Amino acid sequence: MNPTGSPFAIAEIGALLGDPARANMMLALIAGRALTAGELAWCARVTAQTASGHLAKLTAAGLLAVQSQGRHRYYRLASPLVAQMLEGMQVVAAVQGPPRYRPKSRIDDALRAGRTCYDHLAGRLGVALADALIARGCVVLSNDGGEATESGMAFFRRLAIDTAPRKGRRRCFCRPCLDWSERRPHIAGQLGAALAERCFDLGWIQRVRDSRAVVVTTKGQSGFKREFGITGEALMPEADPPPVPLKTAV
Amino acid sequence: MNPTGSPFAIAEIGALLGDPARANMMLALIAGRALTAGELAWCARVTAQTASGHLAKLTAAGLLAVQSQGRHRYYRLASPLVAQMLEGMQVVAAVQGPPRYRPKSRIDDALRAGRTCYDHLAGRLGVALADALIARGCVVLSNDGGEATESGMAFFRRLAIDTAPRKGRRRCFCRPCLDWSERRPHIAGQLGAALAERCFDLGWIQRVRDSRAVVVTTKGQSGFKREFGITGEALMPEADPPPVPLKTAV
DNA sequence: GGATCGCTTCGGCCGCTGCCGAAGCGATGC
DNA sequence: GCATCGCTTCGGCAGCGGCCGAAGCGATCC
Repeated sequence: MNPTGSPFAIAEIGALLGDPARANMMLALIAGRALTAGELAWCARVTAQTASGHLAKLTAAGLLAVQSQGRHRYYRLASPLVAQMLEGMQVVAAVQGPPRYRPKSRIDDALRAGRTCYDHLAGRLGVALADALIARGCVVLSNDGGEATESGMAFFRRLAIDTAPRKGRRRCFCRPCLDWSERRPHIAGQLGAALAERCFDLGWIQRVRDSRAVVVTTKGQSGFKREFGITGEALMPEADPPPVPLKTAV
Repeated sequence: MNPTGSPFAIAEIGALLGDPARANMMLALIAGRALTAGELAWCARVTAQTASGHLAKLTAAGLLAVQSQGRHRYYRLASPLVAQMLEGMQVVAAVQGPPRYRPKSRIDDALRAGRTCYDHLAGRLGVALADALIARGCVVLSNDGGEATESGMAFFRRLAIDTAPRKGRRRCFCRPCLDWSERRPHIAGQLGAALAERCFDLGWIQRVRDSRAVVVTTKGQSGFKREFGITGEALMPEADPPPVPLKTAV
C-alpha cells in the first residue's frame, strides 16, 4: 500500500497517544498498577464520560487491558511491550525536545528524585544505583545492553536479590534504560525489577500515594549508604536547597 | 501540572506520529538514509506543500534533522533513539494489534523477506541469522539483552565482522530487537550493524531501490549457507509459492 | 426497594488541523 | 537572463475528533 510497505499501525498508535488526556492516562499506568476509570479520568483532567471514550479506544487498540471488579473497571497496560514503548517515547521527548521551561512542581521534583519506571527504579535514585553498581564492577552497561559480572552476581546474592534465571539465559538479564529526567541510564530488565522489589521488601523505599514517585525511608538512607555507598542528594526527596535563605524574615 | 508529573511530551510526539502522512515519512526514513523533501512527499502520498508543512513540524520537534544541499533538502532521523522509538511502536502495533487483514503486496512481501531496520537486518533473513547464531552458540539473547560468547567473538573475527569495542565495554554490544513481521527477535545493536555492513560488503545482500527491503544475491545464497547454514525460504524474496501452477496456460 | 455510585452511551457544539491551489523564493541549467 | 526545478509560505475550505450535559445501566449500600 504505502511505499515503505509497513502498515499504518504507527499512525494509529501515534494518534491514540497524541491526545493529552490519553497520554496522561498511559503515563499514569506506566507505574505498573491497575487504576479505575475514575482515577484515570482524574489523572487526565477530564470528565468521566470523556475518559470512558478514551479508555474504550485504548482498550480496543490493544494498548490497555481491562478487568471488571464490582462496579469498578480496572485498567492496566496490556503488556510490558507497551511500557517499553512509552519509555522510548519519553526518552526521545526528553532528549530531543527543546529544553522547555517546565513549571517546577513538588510532584515533578518528587518524580525526578525517585520513581518507578514500570517495574524498576528511575530518577536520581535509579541513576545513582546504576552508577554505584557500575563503579563497583557489578554490572557493565553500554548503549546496546548490559550484563552482570561474576562479582556482581555474588553481590546480588548476598543482598538476597533474586537472580534466578528466568527462561532467558544467565547474565543477559539486565538492560540500560535512559532516564528522561537525568538523561543518563539506569538499570532495567529482570535485574532492575528484582533490585527494586528487594528495596521495597527491605523497607528502604516507599511508594508515594497516587504517584509513581518513591521516597527513601530512614532505613533506606543507611541501607543505600552501607550497601551501595550512595549518599547525599540522590537520596533526598527535594533536590534544591531553598533558593534564598530568609535571613531577615519579616 | 499533571498528576503523573511527566510533561506532555509524549502527547506531542504521539500527535506528530499520529498523522498517516508523517508516520509514513518517518517509516521511510527508518532505513537510515536521508531522503529529500520531494521523495518524502511521494512516500507520504501528499503534495509537496503539504509535505513541507509536515517536515517542518517534525524537524521543529527534533525528530528529524535536515541538511540543505543545492536545491534539495535532505531529511533524516535526528538520532538512533528516534529509530529505536519507532521500532518499539512497530512492535506494539504488530503484536498488540488485531491481526488485521493487510492486502498482500509485493512490496510488503519483499520487506517481510528481508529489510534493514535502521542499521541492522530484520525480516525472515534477520531472524534466520539470529537463529543460526544462537544455535551455534555465538550469541545469547533474552528479553532484556544479549551477549556474544567467546566462541561467537572468534566466529565474527573470522568473518571479518567488526567487533572492535566502541566506547561501551566488550561483549554487551548486542541487543535483541523484536521483529514486527516475524514477531521473533533479531540482532540489533553494534553487532547487528556490523553484521549487516559486512553482508553488504561481501555482496551477499543488496538494497532494493527506494525501499528498506534487501534481497539475497546469488553469492549470498551460498555464503549464508556456507557460513551460517541458512537455506530455503529465509533467503527467498517471495515466501509463498505461486498459489496455483498454471498447468494449462492459454 | 430506593438512593447512591461508577461507568457508559448519546447528541450537539466547536476548535484544531490536514489538505490543496496559488504564489513566492532561491538554486540550477541553458 | 529566462525557464525550470525543488521547496516553502499563504489562504481558505472541510472534516475529524475531543469536549461536556443529559440520560441510561448495572452493582452496591442501607
